[in-house]
Amino acid sequence: MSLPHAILTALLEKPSSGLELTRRFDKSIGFFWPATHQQIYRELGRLEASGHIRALQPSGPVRGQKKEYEVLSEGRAELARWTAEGDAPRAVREPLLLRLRAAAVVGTDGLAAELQRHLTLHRAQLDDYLEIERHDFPVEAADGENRLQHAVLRAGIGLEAFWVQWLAETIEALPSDRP
Amino acid sequence: MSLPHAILTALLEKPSSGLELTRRFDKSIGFFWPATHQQIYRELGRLEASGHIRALQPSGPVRGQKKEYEVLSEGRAELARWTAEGDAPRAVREPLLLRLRAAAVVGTDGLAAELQRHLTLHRAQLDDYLEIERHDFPVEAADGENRLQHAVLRAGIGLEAFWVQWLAETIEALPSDRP
DNA sequence: TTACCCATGTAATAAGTTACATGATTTG
DNA sequence: CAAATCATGTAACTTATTACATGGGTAA
Repeated sequence: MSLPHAILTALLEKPSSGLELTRRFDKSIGFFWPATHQQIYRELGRLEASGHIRALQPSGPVRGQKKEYEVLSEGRAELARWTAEGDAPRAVREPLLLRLRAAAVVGTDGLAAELQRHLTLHRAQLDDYLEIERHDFPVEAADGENRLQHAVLRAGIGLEAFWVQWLAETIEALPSDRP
Repeated sequence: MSLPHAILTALLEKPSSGLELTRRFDKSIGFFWPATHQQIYRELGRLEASGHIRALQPSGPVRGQKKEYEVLSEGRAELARWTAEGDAPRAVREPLLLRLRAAAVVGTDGLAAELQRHLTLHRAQLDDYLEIERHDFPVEAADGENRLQHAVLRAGIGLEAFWVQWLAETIEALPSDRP
C-alpha cells in the first residue's frame, strides 16, 4: 500500500496531471518506488473516488484532456497517518543473487558478463545520484529545510556505492578469472 | 519469474518437500527471495506439470501426506538457461524512504521511533549473517568450492551494514533531535 | 480425546507488468 | 494532411499476500 502514499506526497509537493506524475516518478520518487503510467492512472482514480484528491478542472472527463489533481485535507490526513505507521524492512529480492546461487550448482557460464553489466549500470546510477546531490544539496547550504530529502538521496548513494564495490570484488573473485 | 528458479536451485542442493522448502527459504535463499508456503506449493505444482521436477513417491497424492520432489534434467537445463540470462537490477522499493519524503511534507511525527526500530532490526539481521559467515565460511577454509555462496552472503552483510550506518546517521540528523 | 503441530492445499484480493486503444495537439 | 507526440485510459496476465480449509499424527 505504498504507491498511493507516494502519489500523495508527490501531489503535495506539486499538483500535477497523471503524465506529469509519471515523469516526476522517473527521476525522483520513482528511484525508490517505481511506477508506470498505468499504475499511476489507476491509483489516481482510486484516490479521487475515496476523496483524498480531486481534479482541478471539474469539466467532463474527456479522453485525451489533461487533468490536474490536488490533495484534499483528507488526503493529507491519510498521508500523515501512514507516515507515522510502521512496517518491516523490505527484503532484497535481487535476481542476480539468485543467479549466483544457481551458478554454484549449474555452472558459471555467462555470469561474469552479467556481473560486469550490472557494475556498469550501478556506476552510472551512482554518478547520477552524485550529480543530483551536487545540484540540489550544495555543501554551502548544508542541512536546511530539506534534510529529509537529502537523507533519502544519501540512501540511494550508499546503496549504489555498495553494489559497485560488491560487484567489483565478486568479479575479481570469480573462478573463471583464475584458469 | 525468479521464484521457480529459486526453487529449482534449492531442490538441486537437496530434494525436499514443500514444507521443508519453506523452512529452508526462511533461513537461506529466502533472505534474497522470500516466499510463503502458498507460493511454494503453487510453484511446485507448476514445475511438476511442466516436467521440470517430479515427486519421489508416485503414490496417490493424498492430502496431508509429505511429498518429496527432485529436479529432472529438463529442470536443470532450464535453470542453466535462466542463470546465463540477464536482466536489469531491481529498484529499491523501500517504504521507509517514502515515509521520509512524506515526512518532509506532513511532519516527522513518529518517524524517529520508526527509524530506531529499523535500526534494531537491521542490526539483528547483520548479526545473524555474521554468525552464519563464521559458521559456514571460516577463514581457514577461505574460498573453496563455495565461493559463490559466500559472495551472496557478503552481499547480505554489506546491505545490512549499509542500512545500519545510514539509519544511525539519519537518526542523528533528524530535526527533533535538536530542540 | 482434545489440542497441537505437521503437511498440503484453496480462495480471494492486491499489486505489478505488458500490450494495446483512443482522442487531442503540434509540426513537417 | 500525415506523422509524431502528448495525454488518458482498458484489458489481460502474472506475481505476491492474506486468510482459511483439510487431513494425519502425536502427546498431554
